[in-house]
Amino acid sequence: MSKARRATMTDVAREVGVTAKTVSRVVNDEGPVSEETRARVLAAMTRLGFQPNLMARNMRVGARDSTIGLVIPDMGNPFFGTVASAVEAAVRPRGLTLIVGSSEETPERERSLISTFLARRVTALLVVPSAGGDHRPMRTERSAGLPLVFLDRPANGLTADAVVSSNRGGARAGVAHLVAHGHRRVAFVGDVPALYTRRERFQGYRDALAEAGIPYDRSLVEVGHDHEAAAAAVARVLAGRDPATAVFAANNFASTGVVLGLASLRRRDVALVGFDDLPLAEVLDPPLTVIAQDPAAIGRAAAELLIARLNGDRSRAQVVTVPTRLIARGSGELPLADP
Amino acid sequence: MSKARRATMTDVAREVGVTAKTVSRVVNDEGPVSEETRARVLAAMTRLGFQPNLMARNMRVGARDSTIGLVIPDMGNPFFGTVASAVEAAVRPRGLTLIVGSSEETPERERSLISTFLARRVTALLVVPSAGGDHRPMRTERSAGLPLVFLDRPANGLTADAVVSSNRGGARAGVAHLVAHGHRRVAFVGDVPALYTRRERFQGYRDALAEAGIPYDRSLVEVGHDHEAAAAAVARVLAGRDPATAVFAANNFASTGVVLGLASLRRRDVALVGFDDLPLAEVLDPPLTVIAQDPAAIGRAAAELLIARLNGDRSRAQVVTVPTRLIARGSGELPLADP
DNA sequence: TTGTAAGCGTTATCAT
DNA sequence: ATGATAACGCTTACAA
Repeated sequence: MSKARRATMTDVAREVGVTAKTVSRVVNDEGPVSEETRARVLAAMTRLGFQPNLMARNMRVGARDSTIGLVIPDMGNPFFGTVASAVEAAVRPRGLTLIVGSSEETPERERSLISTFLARRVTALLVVPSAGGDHRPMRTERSAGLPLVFLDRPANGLTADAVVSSNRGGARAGVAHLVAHGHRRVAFVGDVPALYTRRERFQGYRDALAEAGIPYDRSLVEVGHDHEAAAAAVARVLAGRDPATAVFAANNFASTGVVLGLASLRRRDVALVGFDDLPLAEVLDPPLTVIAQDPAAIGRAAAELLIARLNGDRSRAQVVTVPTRLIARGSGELPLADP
Repeated sequence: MSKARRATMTDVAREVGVTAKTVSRVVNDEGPVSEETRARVLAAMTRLGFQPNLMARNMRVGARDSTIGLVIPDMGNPFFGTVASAVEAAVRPRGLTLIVGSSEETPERERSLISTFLARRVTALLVVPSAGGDHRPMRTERSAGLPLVFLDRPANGLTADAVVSSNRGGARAGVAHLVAHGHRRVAFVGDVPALYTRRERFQGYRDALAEAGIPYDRSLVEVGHDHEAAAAAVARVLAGRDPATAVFAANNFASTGVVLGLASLRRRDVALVGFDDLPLAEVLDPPLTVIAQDPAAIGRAAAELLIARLNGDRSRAQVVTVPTRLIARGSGELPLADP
């Protein structure tokens, strides 16, 4: 069973006894076509299972096709999923289709995906840059007029539109909240230092400590990029002879991991503030206090920026910061236990 | 600032003083090119910011391009995110790029996405069918040799490869588990009845009741498609004069909603088994007993099926069922309280 | 109402 | 080692 060649316009035309151009007219509802030919063409189209080849069309028309590409680091993280959904919802009414690829947080995969999208001549490109990537090569695209928006993290080595959370301010507020409840030994569990969001949130952590006159202690800073690592990290910061009494978890995976870690240590006395909200936050014991991000707002803002660019906005690149919000639920208000 | 036209091979060729074909040779590392020309071409390419136009290439070569399309109903649901990640990981080593679009669980969006992918001549298509969709039109694609695999739910009106969870058996095991702990008033909180997975899991629920000789009671069956709805649903089944003493939640959103609902009712005595695992299941109070699915295995199985088809496997369509696993953590083992 | 010719950016084929 | 020409499937511009 040889792989059947896909029917083309010419095939349909031959079948009906007309020219490709006539079929084209029917397909695009353009120009005058007699009712009879139209009917016969349509019949032949279904008979042959004809699907217009969009690549050929776009090439001829010169138009970029109506898809916009989005590169995210991880499909399994609901944060990025929600961002993607919001972008989708915002661009769809404009007749644009969102297609998403995952870079798995590696610069190499990211480059390759961006190439794929560019080579397919997407209408616009949205990128959540992975740590260590270099976006200078995309300068060309930008000056060629390709709308380009960076999400959650700004571009590296390139001035371009970006939408980010209020990472530093949010983290500072979260840590200050813990300090306000008497804690002076506050651990930081976050991503690898190479990550923009982790750097910003870490700065916020240090801001809050500095404001409170609390000396910075390196041994309270841990990397917890997934649940297991974060659970192990929290065990370490609670183990020393001058242990942490509170923890700031710098992202949703870290929060989950810390919660799991505290539970397995049967520690209910450790205060915790997490960055990014969790669906089950309020039923945890104690309920989880968080610095909530607004992933949907991030997606919407990025889509707006992008659409403005598509509509010819040539103003200079701007960085939109989406505010975060402290939601006190219990875990962040645990007081410092008297020793 | 007029939109700069993107550089083409001919542009590069002219710049260097050679033919497009020579540039093509350099780009594709194909055929003999003198070291000197190669260098000059490469230089011109970067200078002009040349990016080969994949659409043109694919058109000429006639090959489908090396992307595979995946349609999922919801980007924000980690279940589908994990499935997508697994597919990505499995196809990448084959040099294939996964692009994902979201149908938002509507047949119309699904059709439109599939068209987009087909018109772009993806190498293969993976679809999580949304409720109410009709896949008969895709018969043509299938017989044209386009690898086509359905995920999580089988196609409607079309015999095609599919990978699904052991929905009915898993649900039956979960409900039987509750029954084994003395419960005879077991509520079912799930998706809308139109959904395949909900129908299957509902059948499993009824199987378990029938085996135990427990009469089916319609008033214990509720729809909870999101957290709020599920929380409201659980309140209803606990309210009547012959209330439920146990709940089976038929998906991860329903589980979360039921947990939230029980918490706000301050009910810790209601037994609960959820379909699909949650990251925080074990720290809930009581820890959540689940019928765990294996989304990664589903993604991998789909990718394997797809790759086999790409390699010319023309055997008849098969449906792969991925087993589920009961994980007892506490909530499902709460005994029936003596009245 | 329909057709013809040319061309979008590539590459296959056959020359040179 | 390089080039000329045609072709992929479609649409534009102009004829018939």
